[in-house]
Amino acid sequence: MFRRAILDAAEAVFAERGFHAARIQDVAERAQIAVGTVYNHFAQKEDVLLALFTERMRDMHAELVAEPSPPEAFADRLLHWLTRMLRFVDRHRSFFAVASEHGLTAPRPPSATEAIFGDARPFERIDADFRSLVRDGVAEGAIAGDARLLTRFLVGTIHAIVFGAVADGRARIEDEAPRIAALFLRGALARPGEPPPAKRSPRPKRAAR
Amino acid sequence: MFRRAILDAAEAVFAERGFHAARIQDVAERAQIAVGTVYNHFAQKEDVLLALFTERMRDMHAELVAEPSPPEAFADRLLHWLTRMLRFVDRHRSFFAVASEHGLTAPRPPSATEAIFGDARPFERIDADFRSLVRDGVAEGAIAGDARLLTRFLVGTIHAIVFGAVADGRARIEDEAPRIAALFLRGALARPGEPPPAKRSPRPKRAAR
Amino acid sequence: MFRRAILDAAEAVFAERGFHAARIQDVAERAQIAVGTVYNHFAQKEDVLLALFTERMRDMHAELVAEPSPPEAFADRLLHWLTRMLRFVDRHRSFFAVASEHGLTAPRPPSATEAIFGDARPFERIDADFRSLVRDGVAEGAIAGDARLLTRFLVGTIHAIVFGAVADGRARIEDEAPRIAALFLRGALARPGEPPPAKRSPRPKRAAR
Amino acid sequence: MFRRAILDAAEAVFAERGFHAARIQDVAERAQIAVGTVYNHFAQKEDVLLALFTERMRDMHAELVAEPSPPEAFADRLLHWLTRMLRFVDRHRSFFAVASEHGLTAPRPPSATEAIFGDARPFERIDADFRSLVRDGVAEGAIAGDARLLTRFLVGTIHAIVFGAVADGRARIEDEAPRIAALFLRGALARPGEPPPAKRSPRPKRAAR
DNA sequence: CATGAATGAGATTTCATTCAT
DNA sequence: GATGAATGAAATCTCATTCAT
Repeated sequence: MFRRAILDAAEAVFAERGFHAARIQDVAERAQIAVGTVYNHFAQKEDVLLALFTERMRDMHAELVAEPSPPEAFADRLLHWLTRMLRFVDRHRSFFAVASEHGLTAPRPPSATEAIFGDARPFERIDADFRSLVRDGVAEGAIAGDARLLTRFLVGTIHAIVFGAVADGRARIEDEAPRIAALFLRGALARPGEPPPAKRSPRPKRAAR
Repeated sequence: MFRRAILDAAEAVFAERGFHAARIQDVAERAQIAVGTVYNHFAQKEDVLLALFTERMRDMHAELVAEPSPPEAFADRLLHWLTRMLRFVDRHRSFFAVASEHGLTAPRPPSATEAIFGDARPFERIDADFRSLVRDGVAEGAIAGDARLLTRFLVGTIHAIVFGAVADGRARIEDEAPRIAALFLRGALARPGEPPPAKRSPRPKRAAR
Repeated sequence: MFRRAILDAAEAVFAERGFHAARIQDVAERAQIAVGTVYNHFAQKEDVLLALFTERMRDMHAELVAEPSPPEAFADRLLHWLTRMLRFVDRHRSFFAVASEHGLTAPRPPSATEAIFGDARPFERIDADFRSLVRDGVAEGAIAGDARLLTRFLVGTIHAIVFGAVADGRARIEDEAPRIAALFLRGALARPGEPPPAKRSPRPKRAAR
Repeated sequence: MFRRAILDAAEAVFAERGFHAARIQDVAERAQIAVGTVYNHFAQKEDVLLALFTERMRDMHAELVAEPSPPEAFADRLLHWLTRMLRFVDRHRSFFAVASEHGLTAPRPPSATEAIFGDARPFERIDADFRSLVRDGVAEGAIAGDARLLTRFLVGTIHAIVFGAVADGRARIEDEAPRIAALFLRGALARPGEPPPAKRSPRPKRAAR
């Protein structure tokens, strides 16, 4: 089935060039098929992007709910959840580069979104997953504050650390999960008496600062 | 001088439609000038975006360094700094919508950036400002961890809260400064004994959730 | 294949309007195809001109070498050669109008040529053919002088007579071959004792002047 | 008066880039004036070219008739005439590069000419001068043939030798006059018993061939 | 008259989309 | 379905020309 090949190719090409600058021709070439074939599967360019988002988000959701977090303490569940999520991100780095441009991690102006997605909301379910995780934490008193706000905070933290790690060329993004969890939960404040917080896992080439 | 008008128009149009989808024609119309006039000031479309980034970032930097933070405790300085920054953001909301798409708040793949900016790095200075703030906090022991990581965390937090506020249509973004500072410093963890953290400042129209 | 049709159309349009004044649109219309189709075959307008020159010159060269001149006296070989050449010119009158503007019959300033051809030299081979003919004549003592100069003189003579004939609307350009040969070999000088030189072959419509 | 400066600048720029590729801006810059000033003197770009042709041709004509050829033998008069002409060409090399593109030495398709000149015929008078010279030669029996044809032959010969000399970078074009006269009068034929024809004046750098 | 920024028609070129094979 | 050349609307960019200063 070429549908799969097209979406994989689109993921790579859109990530490299950006959706608008990418040409259907490029996608077809990367998928080693003819342009016409792309149009046998998708009515228009926008639909490729939408399908890409929908499928990847469906997969990610499926993976996250497949093994529901055991009823441990929230901090453990969060870490577990983040690890599984980042493992998925790792396998689809290009995808997240594309998705972050199109509103995965921050709301985009409606006009920009409508032009591409119409009224589809491909990120809605995954967003609900995040919010649900956070809401549970609030409900059981582990974290405190407005769930909506905290969800954004969590997503923002993930966004910043993940893209930072990608830019640094780190190999295993899931290793960032503890750092993300720690920052999300306890912030940056130095806590005397506590063991010194992660100064970033040392990398061979450069000494930790 | 139309240069200013062009950049203002571009800011609005790019924010609405995204850089790639925006046509020079749109920018010209919004600026109430002819297409050719845009090209009297900028050789290519990309240069408009680059100039926009460069100028706004210059202004922002100027505003941040104009009144250096007094030597208070780090938390106070952070709050002060954030407030001034958000005041600027407030006056240039559209700009930040554009800029966040092009790498202001998280690194973008080099291929995507090069295509537009060549080797210009319009966000370098403001990034240094952020890092310098964070580094000071680390140096005086107020916050702990890798400065680079913490800077990303801070920027990510700002990003999340600011765009959330914009999406919610909040009027004064600078009012978010305390929330950002609190999340950045102490994270989301519920701290028994502390007064319950802001459950989001109530807005007249809609009850806080 | 439209490549052929495009080149034929370009030949006509460039001849009529000149290369610079001609629009790709005109070429496409004349070829009865869409503008985009031209760009499926040639990356830029200049490439159409270059391809036109390259192909026609290749054909002309092929035709000239196909039937090598028999080892007669030089004057006979020259006449034979000119006749075949003019026969080709006749079938591609428009082409020669274009080509003479771009350096076929006299060197153009390098700046003008580079802008269009880069470092391609489409006339090089045909020029070599001319020079080789002349050189042979010099070698066997039939004509005397610097081969390079004489080649230019020959080409100049052809140019003058051919375009004169075209402007006069003469039907068969190959009929000019004897006149060209005579002028090239013996010049304009009146030679007492010789039969009076052709006062121009009379045309039905207008009396020779 | 700027009119003169504009025409001089136009001569240079048109020669370098060709008329169509040259921008009025370039002409203005070369003349060290503003674009608007060009339009204070000429209604449109085409008029600059036309004026350039008209004035230079007027000057050339004036120079040729200023000192009428003495009643010597035709060959001497021809040489004298050519020398004066080439001296003028030498002072306006760029001009002749432009003029040859626009029909000075070969008829151009009417549509191409009309687009630029309307119904002006800037080369008419100089053409008449040439024809008159040739006609006299025919009248007194020095040369034989159709005057119109011989005129074209003469012009073609000049064209070929002059542009060849320019391309070779020769310093004094008027030195070519004897060569042109010889070729025009006697052609290329080797004439046993005659002194060997010019094998091209030797140049320091390269040995004569 | 000189100036040069503004204008906008128009040319080149790109690329999503179609469709005959 | 797959193919890929053809299509032509649309975008970028150029530049002759205008006109307020």
